Amino acid sequence: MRSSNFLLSTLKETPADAEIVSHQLMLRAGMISKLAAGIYTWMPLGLRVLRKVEKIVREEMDAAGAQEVLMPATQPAELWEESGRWGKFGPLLLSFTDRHDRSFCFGPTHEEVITDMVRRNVRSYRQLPASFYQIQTKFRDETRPRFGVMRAREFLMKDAYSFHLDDESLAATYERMRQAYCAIFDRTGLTYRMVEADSGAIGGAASHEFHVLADSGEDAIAYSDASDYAANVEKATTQLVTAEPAVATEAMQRVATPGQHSVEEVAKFLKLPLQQVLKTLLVKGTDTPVVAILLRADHELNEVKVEKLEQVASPFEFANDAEIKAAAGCGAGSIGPLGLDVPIVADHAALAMANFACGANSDGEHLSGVNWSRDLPLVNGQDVRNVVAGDPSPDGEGILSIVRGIEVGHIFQLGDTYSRAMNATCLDENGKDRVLTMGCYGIGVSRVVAAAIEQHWDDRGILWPQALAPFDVAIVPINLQRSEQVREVAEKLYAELTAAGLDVLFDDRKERPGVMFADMDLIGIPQRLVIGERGLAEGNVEYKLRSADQSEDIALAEAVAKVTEQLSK
RNA sequence: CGGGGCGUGGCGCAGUCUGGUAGCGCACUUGACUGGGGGUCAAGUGGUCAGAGGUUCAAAUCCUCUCGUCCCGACCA
Repeated sequence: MRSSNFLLSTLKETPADAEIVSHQLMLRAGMISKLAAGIYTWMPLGLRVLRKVEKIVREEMDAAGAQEVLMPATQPAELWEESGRWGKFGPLLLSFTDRHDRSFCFGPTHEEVITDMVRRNVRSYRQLPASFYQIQTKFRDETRPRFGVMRAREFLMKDAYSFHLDDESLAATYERMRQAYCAIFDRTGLTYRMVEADSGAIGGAASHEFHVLADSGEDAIAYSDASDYAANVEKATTQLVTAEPAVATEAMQRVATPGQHSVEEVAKFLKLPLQQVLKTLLVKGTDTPVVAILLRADHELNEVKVEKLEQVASPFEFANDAEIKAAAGCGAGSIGPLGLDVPIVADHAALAMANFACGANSDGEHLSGVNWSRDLPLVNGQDVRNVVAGDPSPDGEGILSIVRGIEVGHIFQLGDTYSRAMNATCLDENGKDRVLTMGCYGIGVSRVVAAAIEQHWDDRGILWPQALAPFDVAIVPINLQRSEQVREVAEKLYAELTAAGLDVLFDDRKERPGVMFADMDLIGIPQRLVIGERGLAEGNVEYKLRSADQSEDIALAEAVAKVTEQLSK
């Protein structure tokens, strides 16, 4: 590709509304162009990268035995009413009506459509198991799209669905997909981690997420330094404390804590470490207005875990000030478990505390020297907190660390949630109708592009991993317009590299060298050949890796070999 | 959906408080010089100041409403 015939729409300055580095660089490099909030055009440069991701995904999906399909982006409401999700998906669904006043939505996902396709076309167990995938544009009307294509409303996704007669078959395909996902992310060249995930509202048995590790990631991942254990913090557990609490050595007393509300303030005021303070949170309950959750003050409530408790209302919601006042008779800063007449849930770690401080259910007062059994009845321990760095790994091997990750893939064993609701059945060996069981497997293709940049950039621009780069190599001629020799050599190299099957960007614009260098660095092409009269006099061209600090002079005759060799690494 | 910010040429911004000829840098066009890390000089192109309504002799500026957009939170296979 000649740059004179390729839209290089680079910017020197960072657009003001781009917050994270991938968004900034995608705009500056001219990869994407915003049309509306969360809706972007992929310009020629960006599309090249998107296609590289697609290619890897497609090849590995095919290798895993999945069949490619292309489903409609427009889906009839009836299908969603059948699965019960028309109302449930709510405002996330972009819906509209046609001229006959029939309701449709722009598909945010395709369980309904694929299940419908399968129930119409798959009739015998002999056709199972079967997996189908597509790479297609989805639309989710997020209330707050942000970070460019990282969390866009319209985005490109690979979604795959598998159908089975029984759970064993599902588990086998799930495992095969898991391996395919590892192969895909290995090939992208990104640093990633597979983690156990919460399967969310969608339910189902097993679920794993694939995260590209980056500080800007929206998810927190806990992993063991000594074993394979890794889980989304939403789900991560630690070894539960089962030891008896330490011996009560202090007498309980009521202390005045005027104006001290947060646990940090109370701990500081009472000159106690945070670990000696008990935090009492009131949340909405199922059968009672509120439920009290007890945590060690340095721990954080895990809403996903709490919501699964019977006593706790789903969806999870904190009690409001009026409800707190009604239940505890004080403000949120002074709640404590003693004398509190609501169901109490205590985190394991909270039960291990001794001689601790907590609220006295009276504004401006706390209790200190409190102990379980002696001062308040022991309750059953629950796991309701987020793990923190330093917690022991739940498998007993090593301790947990926490890193940030960008969720780029998610695989589920769905079970029969959709197939049952939509009556997707198949005849088994005995000629009996059986409800199918399903798996689903997603990859945020456009998000992978942004995630790659989050992980690979420097102050000059993007540093594409080889497998995702829009071009393999850039040819930068110095004085192309004036030097016949430079032109000849550059053209020849361009022809040879192209003939070798490489994606070559030949910068034949009438630009100064500095401009070309800056642009090539910004758009992140991994290899660069500079052709100038100065080097040619010695029979050399200049070779530089985008990731390297220094360039090197190499013989012109070796240039093609040098570039292709690097590519095969 | 709650709270906050911002809408002035393609991008980044000043001007708004205190109403009076719409500006700066970058980009873009042309020419000259230049020619290995976003060069210099000169001459240019491009804006109904988000939109509507109002106040006023006069509105980018003051008032009202609407829209867009970004951030925080909530939400989110």
